Amino acid sequence: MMAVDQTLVHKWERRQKELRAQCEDADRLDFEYRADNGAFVGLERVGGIDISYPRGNSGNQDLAVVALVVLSFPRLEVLYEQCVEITIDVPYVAGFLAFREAAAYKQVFSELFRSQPELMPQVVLVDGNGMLHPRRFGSACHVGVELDIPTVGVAKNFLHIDDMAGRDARSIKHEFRCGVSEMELVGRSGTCYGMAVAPQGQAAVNPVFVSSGHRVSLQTAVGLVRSCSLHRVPEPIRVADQRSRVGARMIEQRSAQEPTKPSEAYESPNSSTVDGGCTRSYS
DNA sequence: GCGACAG
DNA sequence: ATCTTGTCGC
Repeated sequence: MMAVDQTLVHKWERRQKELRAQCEDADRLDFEYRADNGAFVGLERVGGIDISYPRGNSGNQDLAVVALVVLSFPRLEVLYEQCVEITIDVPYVAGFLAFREAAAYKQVFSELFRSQPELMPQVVLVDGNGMLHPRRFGSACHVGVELDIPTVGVAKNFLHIDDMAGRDARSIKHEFRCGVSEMELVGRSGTCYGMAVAPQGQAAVNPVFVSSGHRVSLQTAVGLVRSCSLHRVPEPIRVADQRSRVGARMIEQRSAQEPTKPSEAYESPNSSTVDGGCTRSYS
């Protein structure tokens, strides 16, 4: 366990507070969600983003692969996909995931905007939490505010929030095992942070944790996740996860061949340095 | 003080 | 996030 730089964390806390002031929790979209029949009117493209890491990373200069995919709606067919290799020099600290991953997300979105702006998604599902966060500002909110795009947070694991009325990952899983398929995550203060959802609505046991990111209400967020789910994890994120994992494995294989540490001997072909990292993209 | 803690 | 085999079920 590496020690956490508290000075850095304090800086991050201030930054989260600043950005949170710009976060919108009501729908501000170019499509409409009809809660009564669960239909989405005018929605054609949903995005998904995720990052994978190859095993055996050094620790402070982590190689990683960020993936951005855009799927058609409601067919959920891949319209666009892009993976970019990056190096991340920011440590992971629970509650501050965005500081580690947001820069990479910004990068793939700028590439999409540059090359195929017409494929820009109307809403993006982010692998991580939105307002279901200790300070109500998870990575989905962070990314949404910085890029000013509608985002939804979808986490596979429960992030502990002390205001959550005695609930923990274990008790929640237990309830779903007993037939519950949807469960509001309400804090002691009465605040609803998000919702645990079993997309199939059947005997599914493992819920995903949905929360609004930026410009998307929780109700719309949950409707979207349900409409995009063929499996436990909604397709946009599932595909992004799959693609970025392929990239991470490629890095593993490459480093298994190359002699030990060519160091500054030569540069990897096709690489470029962008804003704090060496990158390589492929599609 | 110790444990818990998205990816 | 990543390290990991078999195994139960549709």
